[in-house]
Amino acid sequence: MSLVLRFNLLGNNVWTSGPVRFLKQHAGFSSGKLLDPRSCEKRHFTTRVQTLETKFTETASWHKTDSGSCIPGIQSLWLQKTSEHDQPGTVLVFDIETTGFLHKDHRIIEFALRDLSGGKNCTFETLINPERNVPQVVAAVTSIGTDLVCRPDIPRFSDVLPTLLAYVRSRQAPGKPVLWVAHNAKNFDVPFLAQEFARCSAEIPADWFFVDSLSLARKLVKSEVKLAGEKRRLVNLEALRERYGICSEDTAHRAMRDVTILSQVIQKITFDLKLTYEGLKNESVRASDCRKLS
DNA sequence: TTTGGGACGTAACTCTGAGT
DNA sequence: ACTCAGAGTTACGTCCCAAA
Repeated sequence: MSLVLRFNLLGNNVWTSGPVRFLKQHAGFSSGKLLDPRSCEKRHFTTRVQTLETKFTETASWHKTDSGSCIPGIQSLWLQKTSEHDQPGTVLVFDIETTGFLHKDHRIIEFALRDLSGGKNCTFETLINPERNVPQVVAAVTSIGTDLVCRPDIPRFSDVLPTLLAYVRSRQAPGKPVLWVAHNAKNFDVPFLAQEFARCSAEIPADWFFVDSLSLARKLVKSEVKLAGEKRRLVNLEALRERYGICSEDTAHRAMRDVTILSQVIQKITFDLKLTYEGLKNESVRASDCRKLS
């Protein structure tokens, strides 16, 4: 607790002592650097790592396939694991808010992720300073305005990147890839992420793979639409939330709100599609295989 | 053998919806 | 507001079969 209080004296706003330990252990920050006002920028950190235990309990029943490893949801695969050999890779559900649609012209203003394995520190969220105005139309959708993110106490993506990389490393199962899940990942989230990495002269790690839940949702409803004789069915996140009866009091498009919804949706979809972890892995692509970045 | 019609496959085009 | 993927529509070519 003393670390937190002293850390806050520097103007750094971290919710728990967890992130301080985390920064020290994984991002190379020393206590001295953290506590010495002369050794670091006077910037507020708004990155938050949740320390509460998080469990998803929506998945109720089990299915067995011929291979004997089918799962009702990703979380259940974790529950099913019996040995180190059986341990699947990390699955991170993430979402970003941006200043617009064009990854070349616009910037990320919020980033959130949730590790589906749950447990302590299973979520990570931060506002990001885009160093430019947030259009009013975007502020209306996200409730994130210029005055909220264009401040010296909000980290830029380049500030967040080392912490993010260290965080993901801390969640990654040894020798296993990281599966990132987002809605419309191929066309939106991944190109934005790749662009921000490029701006930092960094590369997305080779063992990061991306799953587009939009593609999976389309696959799922395709047969249902035919059977029902419908012409088309919506597969946006809101429609999927309603389909599965997932409650959400907040109506604003915020990254963690959407991550929380998608975390439940993706488990329902993998259940409906009878997708194992390996099946989900087969649906994934590398960042370089997503929408052309140039 | 020729012709016409139906079934089928493919390519090109159009429209819709997904993300902030 | 922008871009892309996917689904739907349309046009066209090919193949097969039956009838003249």
